[in-house]
Amino acid sequence: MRESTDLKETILREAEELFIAHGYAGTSIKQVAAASGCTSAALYYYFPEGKAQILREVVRCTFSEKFTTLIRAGRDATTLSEWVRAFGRAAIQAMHDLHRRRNWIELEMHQLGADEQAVVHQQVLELHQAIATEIARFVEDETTANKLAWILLCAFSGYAQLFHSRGLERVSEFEPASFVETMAWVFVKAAE
Amino acid sequence: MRESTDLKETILREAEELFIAHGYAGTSIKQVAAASGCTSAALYYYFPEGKAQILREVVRCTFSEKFTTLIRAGRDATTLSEWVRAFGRAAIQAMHDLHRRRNWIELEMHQLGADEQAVVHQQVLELHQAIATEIARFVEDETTANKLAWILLCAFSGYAQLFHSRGLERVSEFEPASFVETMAWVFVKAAE
DNA sequence: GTCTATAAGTCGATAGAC
DNA sequence: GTCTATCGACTTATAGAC
Repeated sequence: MRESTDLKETILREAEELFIAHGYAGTSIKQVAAASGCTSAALYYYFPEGKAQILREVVRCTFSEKFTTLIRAGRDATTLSEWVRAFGRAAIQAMHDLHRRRNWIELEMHQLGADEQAVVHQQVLELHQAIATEIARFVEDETTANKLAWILLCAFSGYAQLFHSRGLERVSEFEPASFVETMAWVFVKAAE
Repeated sequence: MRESTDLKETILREAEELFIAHGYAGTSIKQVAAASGCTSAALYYYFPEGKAQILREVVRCTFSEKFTTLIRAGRDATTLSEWVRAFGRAAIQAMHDLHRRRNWIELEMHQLGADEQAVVHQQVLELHQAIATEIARFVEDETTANKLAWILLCAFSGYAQLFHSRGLERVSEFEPASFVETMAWVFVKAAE
């Protein structure tokens, strides 16, 4: 494999897949190398600090994505309920992959330095702020918008966690569409 | 350490702590043995099938706890909002430890057999059913109670995930009490 | 830049003494 | 029941050839 082009990116991509599937400790350098089509020695050319450096860079890549654009799904909504429905549909679609890529990081977070933890926190706070800004036009004051934004974020995170990560979707009848509709129904009342 | 009394239980307790802290793959048999005050060889006396058997028994122990009693916190409530508030306060208190003990299992679930996965799913479904039964007296029909119970469960799971697991409580101003109050406020409207 | 080969250490697990 | 001692496989990481 003397192509040299972008082996580094291949390594990061394959490492992420393996970390998602088996966790950080459960993934060996050789597995990453094999999946990337090189040897473990080649890997040390791009990541001189070894496995820990790969972890750090994977975390940075995962969170550098601008998923905040998701928020704009409800831009044409005229009521809070409509906004929740539009956001919910977009979020449910995107969340399976998003949550899959983010979930393992929680468990590995204590292995990360303060810098990487801050990156993760910052992303969540940005997402919350974006939601709060969007729904501010439907409620009476900013404080309420902030609180409702947290409720929305918690509920959608919780749904993704229970139904996607824990695989509950295979044993329960509560569909994504039903979840979104119920959320919209609850928020139609809250906005009155 | 020739006490013999309940080394097996000590091993399970220490193994759970280590699994929570470092994951299954990140914990070695020797670490478990050292934490339990014995050698790895002694460990095989109690768990002839080795590390995998310890994982299985830890999962069973974690989920055998009857946390469903939590649900009864709102037994004296006269409105849905009151019930949510009472449940919320009890849940927030219990959830930090509960979530800590359960979260790592999600990531290790694919390492478990179908039996252990079913145990986890069953526990979540039971909790949902218990909530739905409790709040049925505040809403018009059973279907609505079921849906609202899922919303409640998702929201509280999501809060625990974001604020406890991800350590967001250290960087955000959204207090548990504030979360519970907002939930109660949202549900006061939904029940009208 | 990427390889082969290997050092140095840890892993899960077992045998046999007491 | 619990120990010491050890096995073979696998780990991270490095040295040096090409």
